[in-house]
Amino acid sequence: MSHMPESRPYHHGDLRAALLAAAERTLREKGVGSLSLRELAREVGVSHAAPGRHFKDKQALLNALALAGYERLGQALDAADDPALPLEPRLTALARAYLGFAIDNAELLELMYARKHDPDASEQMAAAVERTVGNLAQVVADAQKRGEIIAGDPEDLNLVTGATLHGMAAFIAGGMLTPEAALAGVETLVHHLLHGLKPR
Amino acid sequence: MSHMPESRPYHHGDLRAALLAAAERTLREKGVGSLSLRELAREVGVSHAAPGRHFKDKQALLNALALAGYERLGQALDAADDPALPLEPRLTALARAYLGFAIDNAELLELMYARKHDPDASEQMAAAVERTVGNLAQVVADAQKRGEIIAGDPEDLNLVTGATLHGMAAFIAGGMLTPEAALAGVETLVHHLLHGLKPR
DNA sequence: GATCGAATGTAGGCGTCGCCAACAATGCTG
DNA sequence: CAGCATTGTTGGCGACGCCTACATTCGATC
Repeated sequence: MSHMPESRPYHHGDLRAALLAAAERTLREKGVGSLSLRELAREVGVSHAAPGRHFKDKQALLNALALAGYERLGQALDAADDPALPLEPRLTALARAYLGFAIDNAELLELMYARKHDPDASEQMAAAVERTVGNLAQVVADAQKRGEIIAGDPEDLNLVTGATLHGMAAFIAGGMLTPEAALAGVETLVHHLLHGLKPR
Repeated sequence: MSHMPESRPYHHGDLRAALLAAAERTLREKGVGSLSLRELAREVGVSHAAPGRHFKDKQALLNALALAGYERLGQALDAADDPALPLEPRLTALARAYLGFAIDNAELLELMYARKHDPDASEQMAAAVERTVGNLAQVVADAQKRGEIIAGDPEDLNLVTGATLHGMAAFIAGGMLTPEAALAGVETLVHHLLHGLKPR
């Protein structure tokens, strides 16, 4: 679906979006290693230099891809977060959403976490990351306010939860954990994170 | 040092090792993106096709690099593990060693976790991963035996601790956590992991 | 110790890539 | 409708991975 053969007379209309869409498809199907500007141009039906008008560089396209990824991830997290829930189910739901995203967008997530500190692009990027991380921080902050979580530097608490979630996502993206196993284990994972591993 | 223009007697002697060494240096200094077989050949002083005799393909060289990385990481973990210690300091030491490796070998670690399941090379690789992960599993198993940790599927416990550690390593490798901050936070991190985030 | 095959290195070439510059078609704004 | 910025095209440059054919060296066998 979605291969409408409309006549694109010279000017494509929205080449930039088309390139990003094609890139994301290729990324998902063939991996980041098989992403080439020339091939994308061929898929979209423009000349091999056309992408250069919209992305100064291959890295610029990857950055745009990552940015879009943060957008989608942020929406998924927002949608999954119910501030009314008590801590444990709330965090579980959020974790499930994050891991779900990791499952459906393994390659993209890898790209999102690849550090390429382009001095300018990193502004938008940093903002996007901040917005994503902020979601988790909010949960922690709320929980602290309600006394559902120990006092202490929120930074530290964010770090533990963030690292654990991201580590799981990386395991999924790296293929050393099947999606089923990951989703099935979310509840236990969050439980262990909140209650600790030592006997009480 | 080490750039002696000796007359190469046609056969290099140990080209494979020289290539791996040069590759690791380049990896550390310029990143994986700047790794090219032709450039490596130039650095070592052989023709552009010589590497092909030792690595069927670029990916094969990357695999060898990753394998060597697991070797070094395994040694670092072994050296840092003191089975006589109680759980918390033992795990802290192990975590410190792992994060130290991540700090000193960020790019390499990324390579090690990149999934490229070459059907054959993955055997050695899987074994190396297993040996690395096994170190952590041993700590958990010992702790369970001693009653320092809750009962339950060891797999689950390994997953939480492994994910947390790996998440931290990824944060470091990704540059969103400074080495100092990471090392300084290890103790708190392990503490939170073991004692949980909920008030007792 | 000479011989011959296997291992290792060389030379050259093919197709692809990212990037750049020069040119052409289109859209926009006065 | 004139002029200019935007967007797409063509062609080319250098580098890359990989392949094949060929050269040199090593080592096992007689």
